Amino acid sequence: MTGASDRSRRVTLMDVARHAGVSRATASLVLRESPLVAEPTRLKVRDAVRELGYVYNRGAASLRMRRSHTVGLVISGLANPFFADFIEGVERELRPAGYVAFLANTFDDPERQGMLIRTLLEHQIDGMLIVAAAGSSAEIGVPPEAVDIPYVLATRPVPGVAASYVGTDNRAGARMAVDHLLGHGARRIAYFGGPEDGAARMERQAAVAERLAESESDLDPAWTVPSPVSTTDGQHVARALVSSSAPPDAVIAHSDAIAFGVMRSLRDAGIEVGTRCRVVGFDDVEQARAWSPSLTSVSVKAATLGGRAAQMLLERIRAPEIPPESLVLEPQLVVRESCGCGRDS
Amino acid sequence: MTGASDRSRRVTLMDVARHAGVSRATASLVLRESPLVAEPTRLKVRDAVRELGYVYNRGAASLRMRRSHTVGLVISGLANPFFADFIEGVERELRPAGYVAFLANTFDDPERQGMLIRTLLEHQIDGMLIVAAAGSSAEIGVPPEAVDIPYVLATRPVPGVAASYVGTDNRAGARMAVDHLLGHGARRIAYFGGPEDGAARMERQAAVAERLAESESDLDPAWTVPSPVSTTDGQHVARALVSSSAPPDAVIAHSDAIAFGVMRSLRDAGIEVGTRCRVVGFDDVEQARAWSPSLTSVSVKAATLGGRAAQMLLERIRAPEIPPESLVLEPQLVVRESCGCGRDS
DNA sequence: GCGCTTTCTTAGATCGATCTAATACAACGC
DNA sequence: GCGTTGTATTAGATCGATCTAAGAAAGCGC
Repeated sequence: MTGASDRSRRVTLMDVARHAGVSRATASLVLRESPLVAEPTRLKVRDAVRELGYVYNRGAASLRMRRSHTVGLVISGLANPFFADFIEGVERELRPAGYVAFLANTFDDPERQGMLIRTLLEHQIDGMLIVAAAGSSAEIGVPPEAVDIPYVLATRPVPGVAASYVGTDNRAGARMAVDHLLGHGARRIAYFGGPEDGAARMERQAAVAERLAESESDLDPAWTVPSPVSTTDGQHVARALVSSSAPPDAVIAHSDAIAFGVMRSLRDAGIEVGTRCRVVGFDDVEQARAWSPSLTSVSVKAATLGGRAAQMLLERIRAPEIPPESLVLEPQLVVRESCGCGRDS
Repeated sequence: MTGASDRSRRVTLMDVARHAGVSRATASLVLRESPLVAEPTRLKVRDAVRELGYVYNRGAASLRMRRSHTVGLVISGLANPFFADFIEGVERELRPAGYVAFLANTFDDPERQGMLIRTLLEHQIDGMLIVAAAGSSAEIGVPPEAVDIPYVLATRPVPGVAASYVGTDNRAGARMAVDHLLGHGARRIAYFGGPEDGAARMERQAAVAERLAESESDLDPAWTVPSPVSTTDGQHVARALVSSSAPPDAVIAHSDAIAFGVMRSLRDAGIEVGTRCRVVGFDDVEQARAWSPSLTSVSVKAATLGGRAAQMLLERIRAPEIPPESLVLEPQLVVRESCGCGRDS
């Protein structure tokens, strides 16, 4: 009697209204906490909802309301632990605002990204948070005029796209890393990994080269090898480069995930990390602290970044007419063991 | 003229039909590749779709169809790298079937899990894939009669719930780990971490105790400390236990994430991993191979597991009447350095 | 009792698709 | 020419909510 149970048709607002002895419209008002409804009526409806086990049909509602309370979350590669934190930050903002996220993983493939975005659009999302696949051209995979919902780019800027953006100051982060390594006496500094045509990688590399030039050194092009962002890839890249006759005495890795792989390859080659070769990563993921040696990393506070990106998106959904804005967070160098601190200083 | 552009109202199927000079119904048939439509008509409609930049409205469609092509993906803790692989496996199955996933992260909190599931249900998902929060009672957070859609439990069995389940043979995995450690001469074996009332943890712990009993040893209750599944937590748990007068000579960690933290604490306490204390993890995440020393781990092939779970869910969505089934995958011990192999054998 | 607010409720149109049942139009056999 | 069959198309109802505009009820002043 009381439970919803197994009737084939779902319980609808109409059923609730009938059961409470009011109209559909009134029942609807109660659900939306409208102040227009008198207290006794409100209670009757609430009871009916409970007794019938009614479940609100957001799909039907958003058809009318033109708002699905749904956003797309397009990520370049979930395997990177950075995104675990990032997504947590995003969710923490979305949830209280009544939004849920569709997750889409592009594996850093712009074509796949286009497909996924098209699918998300069909699901009537209200907005998108995009960590663009490396090599995304101006269209982020779909013709820009087709995307008539607000979106925010995170972490990876896409050249030529005038959308809102939240990211880190890559140049500043890279300079910090180089400065610190130079302070340790390192001179032969390499930049390992990162997607081939990723904007973040290019910015950081340029900053590294620039800083090295200032101290009359330079960045050997052979030491700037792109790679996908994973530990395994970091291991491969480093293995090839480290066995050369004159290996680098310091490595800046494009991400912590890559740095982990790099450190492993160094160890395998018999090169002690922190003394013969110093390593600095990017992202400051959770495991950086626990690794042996613990990883010095340029922290970009993934959760904060995700949170701010989500805030910005919600803002734009509320007021789409505001012009795109950019937010560049200042990174911070978290000094641990892999750079040599606590060993030689 | 040709582009969709910025008209305030979205382009609808009605517009497409008008533009192509056919009826709404016909246009709909074309979109769904119905063989009923004559070739010339089909082409006219296709052109109209392209010219107007029409985007299919799945929300409207599913209202009528009673199928949203959407599933919920409820995860206990994204921070665990295990789930990166798991989700990749899930997505790889869902995508080609035309499904997208809503992501929800419960932080291992049954109450939050209930809230999230209710929200997902409101969004008219067709099914759910749940990695239950530890301590989920029989209701997985919502009254079971309210959940009238198929769902599949993954990794964590929930006692008392007769739903489909995909997981690993925890007992077998635990026995493998113990066997291997015993073979190395370890006698004082601990089981560290895992959520307090998690079924997986209990199963494994029981198996460890059982196996130890067989070899006339036993599992010291003080050495079976629960903890959340993260590297930081693993570090904390181990720090406390390892500084005792008679520390264990081997540790089985509930997950690789925890094992990483444990190894760090061992190192900090001056205990060499692989000789004075051997460590085995669970999950075989990507970083296990690269860690120093590399982590011996009971592999549960997260991506495979996710994929199978997704397959099972899709199957149940297609045919909800089939009785719940269980799939228990056999784990595999991936031997690396942390157990002492390559050092003393 | 009448008009005028104020407060509460509701009928009916609407969002954008699908689905059913009906229809228009050939072609065909006889 | 008539019924039959088959192919291609469509009008109109429908899914389950919201929203507008209008109606009913109650309170109040005089």
